[in-house]
This record gives sequence, structure tokens and C-alpha cells, in this order.
Amino acid sequence: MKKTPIDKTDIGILNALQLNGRISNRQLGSTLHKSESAIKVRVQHLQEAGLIKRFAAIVEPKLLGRGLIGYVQVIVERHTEQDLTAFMEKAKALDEIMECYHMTGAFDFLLRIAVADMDEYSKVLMKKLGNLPGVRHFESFFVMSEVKNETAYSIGE
Amino acid sequence: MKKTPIDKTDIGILNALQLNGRISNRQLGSTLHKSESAIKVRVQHLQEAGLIKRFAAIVEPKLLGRGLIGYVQVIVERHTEQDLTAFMEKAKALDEIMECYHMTGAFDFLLRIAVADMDEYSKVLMKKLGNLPGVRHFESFFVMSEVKNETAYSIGE
DNA sequence: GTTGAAAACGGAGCCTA
DNA sequence: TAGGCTCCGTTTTCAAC
Repeated sequence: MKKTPIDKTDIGILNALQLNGRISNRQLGSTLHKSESAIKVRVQHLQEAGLIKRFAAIVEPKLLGRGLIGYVQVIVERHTEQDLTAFMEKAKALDEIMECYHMTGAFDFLLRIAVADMDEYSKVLMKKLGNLPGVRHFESFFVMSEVKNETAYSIGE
Repeated sequence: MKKTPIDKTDIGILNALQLNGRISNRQLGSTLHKSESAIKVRVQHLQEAGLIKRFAAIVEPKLLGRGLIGYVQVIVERHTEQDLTAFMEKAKALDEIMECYHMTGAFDFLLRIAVADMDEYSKVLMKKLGNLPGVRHFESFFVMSEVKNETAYSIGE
């Protein structure tokens, strides 16, 4: 069905496609010394195996009215399965929450919020995050400047 | 030179390309009621204007030996420009640091680290993060499970 | 690999503000 | 008249055999 082990060619494909998701199979083949068809089936397999989740255009939120990025640490009231899953379901549904992780340590969830400005953040915090179920405590931290934001994992193997 | 205002067609293009970066111009045109050529020049303009930063394959780090994600809060010794820029330059150069933000509030930088496992994290912390210049304090938090990780900003205008 | 289909590219001409 | 569009021929890429 699918090949689990990854070889050097797959690594080359993954590294290249992470940097340019629109590179042609032919061009990939010429740098990796494989035929276009060989590249094609490998890319398909990488997608079916879930190594490539999707192809996406990476946009600049600053230029699209989502320039304020905040990270929010969340502590919930009780750590029952119902409460945790209820929180997670609601978090997934909110457009302003770009990322949500269940964390180890001093807090339970870490959220990445993207909004236009502090006015909107204030509204989101009160009207939306405030209504998330079972929350005991929020603490917000804001991004002043983005030093690095890399989507491409450098794969060496 | 370039068109700053974004219209409804651009919004449609951006929303679609964020979800599928490999959708064809022709297909985009048919849903947005424009010709293939019109879509093509708009996508070019969106790239030149920096609204689209790049196209990328989004991969699954768990399947690529980068399954442990940690967030690290960093407090630096002094907030001089030299110290801050020195830290940022070094952070940018480290492959394990996928994201680095200069933050407001109780700590100075937030790092997203992707490594294979706790053994590797321990080494990275001591050998690499420990050598970042001017650091006073680290605090690490780890992702137990990823509830949501969205790269597509929903653009409404 | 080869071949037919599909998509991208690039230019000419049209329409509108 | 400049910007944006459509139309269409050419080149490149895709996809199936």
C-alpha cells in the first residue's frame, strides 16, 4: 500500500517542496536525478502516507488585517475528560484561534490568536475566549516582532 | 506599479490558495468568474505585494523525526540593542528553532522548538540554547497534543 | 518512455474609468 | 490612456498507458 521507509530522494522532495510547493515534478526530477514520473508517484505516496499534509499559500497576516498575534496560556477548572474535550472543541471552532495545544506544565493550553488590533483582541477575549467552557485563568502575551517563523523542517535523516 | 486595495476576487484567491496552494488558475477562475489569465496576474501581484509570502508543502513533523514540540520562554540579561540583535541572529541560525518572537510582558522571547525526543531536547537545550548570547533564564513547556494548527487565516474584509 | 489532455505562459486587442 | 479583462496560440506539465 505505502512505503514507510524514506530514502534520500524522498528527503530531497520534502525539503524542496517545503520551500517551494509549486516546483514542477520535472524540475524536481532533474535536480534529484530521477524521472518526472518517479517524482510524481513519490509525491503521491508522501501525501497518502501523511508526510505531506497539504499544500498551502503562506500569507502575511500583517497585510490582511490580522497583524496582532497573541499567545494565551489557559488554565482550566477541572481536568476531567469532558471538560478538556469541551474546551478543545470550542477552541477549534474559533477563527481567531490559529493554533491550540494541550501542554505539559504550569498551564493547560497554549493558544495562538490572530486579530487586527488590541481593540479586537479585547473583544475576542471577553466575548469569545471568556465563553470557552471550564476556564479558570488566562494570561496573554503579545508578539512585538517576528524574528523567525519557519514552516519548513530541515530534514536530514 | 501595484494595486494596494484588495477586492473580492483577491480575497477569494487568497482564501482558496491558503487551503490548496496547488489549485489551478483555471479552476480558481471558474469559481470566481474570471479568466485564467486574470487569475494569473492577480496571483503574481499578490506575491509581489507580499500578501502571499510563498507556497509550501505542509509536512507532519511527527513522521519526520521532529515529533516533540516545545515552547521556550527566554529572559535575557540586558535589553540593549546589541544583546537583543545578537540573540536574534543566533536564534535564526538554529534549525531546531522553528519560530522565534520578541514578546511583550514577563519574558522576552518565545521559541518554538522541534526535535525528535526528550533526549535530543536535552542536548539542544544544553549545547545550543545554552550558548545563545545574553540569556538569563529559560522555561520550557511541551506540547502533549495538537488540538489545532491552522495556517490559513480566514479573510473576510 | 510515449502520448493525449490539461494547465501555464505570453501577446494582441477590447472595454471602462 | 492606463489598468484590467478576455481570447487564443504556444510551450510546459500532467497523467495514464
